[in-house]
Amino acid sequence: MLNEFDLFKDFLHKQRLRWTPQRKMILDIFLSFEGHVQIETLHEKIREQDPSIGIATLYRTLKLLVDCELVEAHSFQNGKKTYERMFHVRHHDHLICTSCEKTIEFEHPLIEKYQVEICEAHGFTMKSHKMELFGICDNCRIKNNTLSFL
Amino acid sequence: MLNEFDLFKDFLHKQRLRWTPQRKMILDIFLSFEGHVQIETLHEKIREQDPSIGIATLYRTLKLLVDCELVEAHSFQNGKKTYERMFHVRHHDHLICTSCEKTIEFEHPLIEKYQVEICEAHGFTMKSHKMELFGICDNCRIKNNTLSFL
DNA sequence: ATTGATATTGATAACTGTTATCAATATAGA
DNA sequence: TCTATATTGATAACAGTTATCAATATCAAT
Ligand SMILES: [Mn+2]
Ligand SMILES: [Mn+2]
Ligand SMILES: [Zn+2]
Ligand SMILES: [Zn+2]
Repeated sequence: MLNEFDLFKDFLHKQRLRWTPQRKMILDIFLSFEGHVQIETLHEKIREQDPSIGIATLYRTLKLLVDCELVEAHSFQNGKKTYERMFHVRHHDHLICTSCEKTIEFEHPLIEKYQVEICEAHGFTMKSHKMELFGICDNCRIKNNTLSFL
Repeated sequence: MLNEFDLFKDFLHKQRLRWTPQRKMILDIFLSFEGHVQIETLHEKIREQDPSIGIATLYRTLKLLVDCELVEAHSFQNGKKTYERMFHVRHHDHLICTSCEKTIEFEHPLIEKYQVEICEAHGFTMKSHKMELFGICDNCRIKNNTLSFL
């Protein structure tokens, strides 16, 4: 079975782009993280392993990974992008605590269905969507209530 | 009945902030637009009327208008924020053509309901949400198909 | 109306995340 | 091995926004 490295190599080859040690290392390190990763986090880890890799290469490689759909980029509230592995990961949306930034992933097939219906009703062909729910999580609510007695 | 100027004055007063000619003019000009307005558009119009108003004041005032919930800020795909009047405007979400940027507003009560349910199911108190659907509109699809014969 | 504490202003520097530029170097197909 | 060309790292540039600061305006208390 194909893995992410093979798929990336394949993608590069089809686009007449090249497989380089930098691209290998960046993918390697990216995959060593779980969930949503920031560029900065990746950059730190990469520097540990090889300080000579430039930040531009990191951005460029992530863009390629997004292009070939192995990775999805999110831009949540704070302006910083995060990157998420998408290979063998089912589509989901995000529920985010605005206080502690805790993120929960969820799926709701019916909402997905309605989204397509809405697009079609307006003559659009749906390409993608972004749905983020913002709220206060259990922990933060309790913490706040507790503190409010002080 | 209160209008946006009164509400803004009120808000400022409560926060011990001050009602200034600049703030009045910016609100005035903002309200003269329909739909989603970009800072740049506002800035141009303002310069026509009074070139001495600085861009920083424009940003500052819009932030205040967002704080007092007369205005909502969106950051769609392109990185530029747009601002939308929210007073006496019902909540809605957006369907955006990724080709021509045409934007359609819609409401879907059932989706709204599910969003709250999802939050509650995870112990969150929902504060807000962002839902944007991206697609290709009628016009752009037809244009593309036509061109593909060339 | 005057006063004075303090909020606001405009000009502009700084900042942040990202992208463009470019000369040196590496890749990979022939 | 050769060579066209893709890639690299350093760094400048960029865009949108925010911070800084000295001059000025506001407004509640007098
Ligand atoms: Mn996720
Ligand atoms: Mn709208
Ligand atoms: Zn939380
Ligand atoms: Zn379109």
